[in-house]
Amino acid sequence: MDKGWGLTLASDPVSVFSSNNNSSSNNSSPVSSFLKIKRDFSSDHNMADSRNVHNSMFQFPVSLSAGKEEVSAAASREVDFFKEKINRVDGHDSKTTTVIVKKENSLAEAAPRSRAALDVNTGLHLLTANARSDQSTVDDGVSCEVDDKRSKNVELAQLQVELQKMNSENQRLKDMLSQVTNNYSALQMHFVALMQQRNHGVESNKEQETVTAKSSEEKKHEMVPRQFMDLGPSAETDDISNSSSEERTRSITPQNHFEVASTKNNGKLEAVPYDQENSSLRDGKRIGGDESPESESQGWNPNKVQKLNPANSANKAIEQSAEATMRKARVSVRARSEAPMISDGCQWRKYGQKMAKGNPCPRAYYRCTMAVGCPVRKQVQRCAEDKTILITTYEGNHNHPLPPAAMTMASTTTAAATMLLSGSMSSADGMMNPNLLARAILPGCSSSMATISASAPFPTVTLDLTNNTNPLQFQRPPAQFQVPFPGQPQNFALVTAPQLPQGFGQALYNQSKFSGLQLSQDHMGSSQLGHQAQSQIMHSGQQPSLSHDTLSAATAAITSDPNFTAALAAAISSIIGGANANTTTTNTNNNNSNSNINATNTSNRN
DNA sequence: CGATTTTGACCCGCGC
DNA sequence: GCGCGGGTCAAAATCG
Repeated sequence: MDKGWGLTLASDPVSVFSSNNNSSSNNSSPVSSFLKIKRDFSSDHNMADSRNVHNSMFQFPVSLSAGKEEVSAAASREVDFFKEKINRVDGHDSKTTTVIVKKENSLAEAAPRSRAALDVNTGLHLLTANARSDQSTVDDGVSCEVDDKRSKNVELAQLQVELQKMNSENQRLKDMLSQVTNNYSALQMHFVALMQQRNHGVESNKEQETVTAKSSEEKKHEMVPRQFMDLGPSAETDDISNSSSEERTRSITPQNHFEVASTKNNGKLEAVPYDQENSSLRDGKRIGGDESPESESQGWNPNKVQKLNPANSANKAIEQSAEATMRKARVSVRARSEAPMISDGCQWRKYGQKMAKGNPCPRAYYRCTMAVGCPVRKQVQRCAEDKTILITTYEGNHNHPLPPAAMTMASTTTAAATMLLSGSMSSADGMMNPNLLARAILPGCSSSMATISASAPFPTVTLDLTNNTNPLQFQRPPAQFQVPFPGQPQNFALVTAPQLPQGFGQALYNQSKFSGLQLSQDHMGSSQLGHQAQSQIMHSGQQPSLSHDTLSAATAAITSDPNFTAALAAAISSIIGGANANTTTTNTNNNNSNSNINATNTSNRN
């Protein structure tokens, strides 16, 4: 993945450049725009040495290096099966040379296309003059013909040199854009965390003072995350001695309590919720609903949220409801996989396993361990009807910068939670508008693509990456998922993955390969869509390194991978996470059936 | 030896 | 009030 292209999946910053994606079929405009961007970045960030762009660009204060390391680690740990498979296939099928050759040829192939584009802009006059001169030399004489040819060759050589320079610079710029986009996302998260920390600095300090009895390890687990995370209200606590000021100054706090140190009967120190109305301790191990480091994220157990201080103003109630909805929002991914988990770029630690009713397969509970106190958790369970289907349900928002590979999935969950929240805020019954969700997550999709149960206790967006053989799934025309995006590249990953920086991790890169394979399958299967997509991609000039042979070579390798769908789930989620930037999506099913996105209630499935 | 997983117990909301 | 089921905790076991 040494070629980062300018298109990314992130939301806000990409929207500026997403037009390049949409207009990818037009090669003329992106060049100039990228050149302009290049100048700006060079002047602003001391990037005069463009050769180092790939490595040392845009050093934001966010410690992204660690994230990249984690990306590598996570990728090697979770997505290595792709690499392994590909290597195996390379050794088995000896297609490696083909791939390399194609990559090398891609440069040569890209040049003529770019030259055609350049002809439109700058070289038109020269070529036209040359053509006319060439035409005249035939009539004039030999001496003039030799001179003209010599000059023409010189000009052509110069043009080719310029073209190569422009192509390389264009690639660098696209790579820069990808990194900038990801850095922007990480920085944005960091900024939010810092703002929350600053806003709650006083409270946090007081909390730290009150919990001095805690061990340092407990502090590390409980206080640090509180500073960084929290969606706000739960951590927005005022002076412990003056809770009335909370109502006076900050009406959005849903929980009028604080964590104070208390000594239990067994001598164990725990943080218990301080509540003006309910400050008494209960017997037993659990006290209140807010004792754990995950107290901010207790939305995973919404029951705890619901039992919190009921004496709030109407405004508080609204905010609390919104907050609860936000924290209850879930994103479920259904995918066929033999692996115990799908790779989403995050590090997870299993903290529980339960036998769910009506399902012989146990449900595993994981929490994110990429940062201490990260509230994000997920449940993994196999479908009772089809044990090859793995259902992964995410909840919560990460409170730490994420590697790009994980950020995509996280952005998906965040976007879904935001949509659910906005839906609950905008509707009287507290339920979201499914159309809103559908259009937000999959712009261009018809509203019928998403539904949600009005009785859903846990509003859940379900990304169904399985086929439609499941009777519980909505039956849809096979190509429906591609229809809503006419004129856009049909294969998102094939387009987006090469645009991603190196730090994006192996997952999407490899996933882009099999996504390309999916496309290749379509093409080989005389699918006009696949052919169209491939031709679009080739015309866009954004994927010169993946040819039909390459895709065909990897097709057998990836599609035979039992984890194909699992990784595909992450890829799809990644794309959907960036869908707000008008990133398109594609056919995602193992057997060329369509993908479904359903905003529904998980209880209907479980 | 630290990190992770396993697993039984516990908490809590909900329905009867 | 009681039982059920979902979710979580934490000690023990296991792993690297």
